Amino acid sequence: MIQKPKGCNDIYGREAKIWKYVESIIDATMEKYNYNYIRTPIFESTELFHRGIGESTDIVTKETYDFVDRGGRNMTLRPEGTAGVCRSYVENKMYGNPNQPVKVYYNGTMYRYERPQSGRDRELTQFGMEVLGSDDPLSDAEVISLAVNIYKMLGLKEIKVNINSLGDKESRDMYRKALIDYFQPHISELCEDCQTRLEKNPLRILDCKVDADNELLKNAPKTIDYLNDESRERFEQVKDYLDIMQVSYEVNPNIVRGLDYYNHTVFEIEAKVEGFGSNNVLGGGGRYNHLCSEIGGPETPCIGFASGIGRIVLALELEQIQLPIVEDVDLFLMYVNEDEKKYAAYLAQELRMAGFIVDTEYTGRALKGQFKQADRLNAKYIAILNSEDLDNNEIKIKNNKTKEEEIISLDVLIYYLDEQLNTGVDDVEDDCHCGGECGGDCHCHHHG
RNA sequence: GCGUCGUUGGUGAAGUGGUUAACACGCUGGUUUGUGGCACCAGUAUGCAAGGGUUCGAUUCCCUUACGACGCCCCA
Repeated sequence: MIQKPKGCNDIYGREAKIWKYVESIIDATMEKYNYNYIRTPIFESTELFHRGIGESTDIVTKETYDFVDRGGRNMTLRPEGTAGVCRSYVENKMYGNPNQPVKVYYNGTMYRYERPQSGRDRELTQFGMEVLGSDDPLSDAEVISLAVNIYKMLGLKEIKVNINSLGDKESRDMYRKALIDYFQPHISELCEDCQTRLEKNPLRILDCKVDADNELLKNAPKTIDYLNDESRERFEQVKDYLDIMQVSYEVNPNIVRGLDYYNHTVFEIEAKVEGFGSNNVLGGGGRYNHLCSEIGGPETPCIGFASGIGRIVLALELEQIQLPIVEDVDLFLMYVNEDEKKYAAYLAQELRMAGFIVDTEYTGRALKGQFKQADRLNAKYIAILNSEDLDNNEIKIKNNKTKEEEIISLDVLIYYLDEQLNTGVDDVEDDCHCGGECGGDCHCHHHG
């Protein structure tokens, strides 16, 4: 049997409906903040990801899907969204547009060549946003608030924002040096991996799982103590704006993010979800003021955020959050003989055009089986087509909830269904969390 | 790239070096010549991830590969 590639997933059924719902909330919320949708290629020149991501990490060469195309060009399936967006910003000279900053969001598949484990697949879908061309602390706060609002709109509770500042290049270099100086004399007390990290990427020692309880880590220098005045002031402003926007957060000096290109604000957003285990980060981001220049564009201050949709869907399911997802059909058409079937085909067409969700029988089941099928499809109403009724211009309709049956004139069928289905609306459980604020995009019943 | 554990029907799964691979759910049909969801009856894997090996004989033991779960590395 042909199997799907390692670390990839088929998404279908109810899960697929949840995905579409999550994406609809993302679109709607992005629109409120006036972020424009951007689509960039799923693969790019390998050097884009090599350049964009710091020299000291060996991420790119080892953990991306690389291939040589037929023209001999080195290509890489994108492992993240930011680099492609920056490339597009530079290549399309968006920096020349007076309408700065450029605020965009994306939603697409990313590819990482790593061993799958809990919450980490080789093909993943991420959405994210980037603000290019503004160094204003307000944009930092806005990105964070936007991310938080998307999670809240979806109904996730206990969203926690951890923020930190790495400062500007000067601050960051000073801190890096201080960290090395601090750990160097105690190198033997660190785990084997951290000994390597000390040279390669000392900031990540703070994230080490093995040494997490090591006193050495707890007393390690904090980034915020090494911020120069300007960076410190900037960080204060970001926090001020978050306060004004009523976004709660916690300053966490251990948030460092892995990549070299980050500076100033870095943040991660986690959700306390039963069953998520230790890995409860939904998304993260930060400011990257030098990436655009690294890929050949002008020096452009930027900030962004990215989040995996798969993890959000998992969180929604684990939290058993009720979503306004349509999983039932309005009417199921039953028939036995060929004439009735033909009429069912005709009627289905008419009713669908009239706006009803209609389904019928396609596998030749006996009537008994058709009733079962109607139940499986959560049919609200069943129409049992009978040649005699049809000859009299009538049709038998069964309310599948009350089991009541009545024969009505075909002439009033649409009116009848409209009436019946709408009176039931108030009984429909509706746990949409938009509070009526979504403007109808979430298809909940707040909007009549 | 490294490690641990897995992989039996549509689904959940039990099980054994040897004639017909439990049980349950589901599904299909019948009892009910066009009204089900209850009940009863019947049917429903030439097959135990794939390939190779050991053996008189393997789904069961060994090896390899693929995929899955969870860790490590890395984390965008």
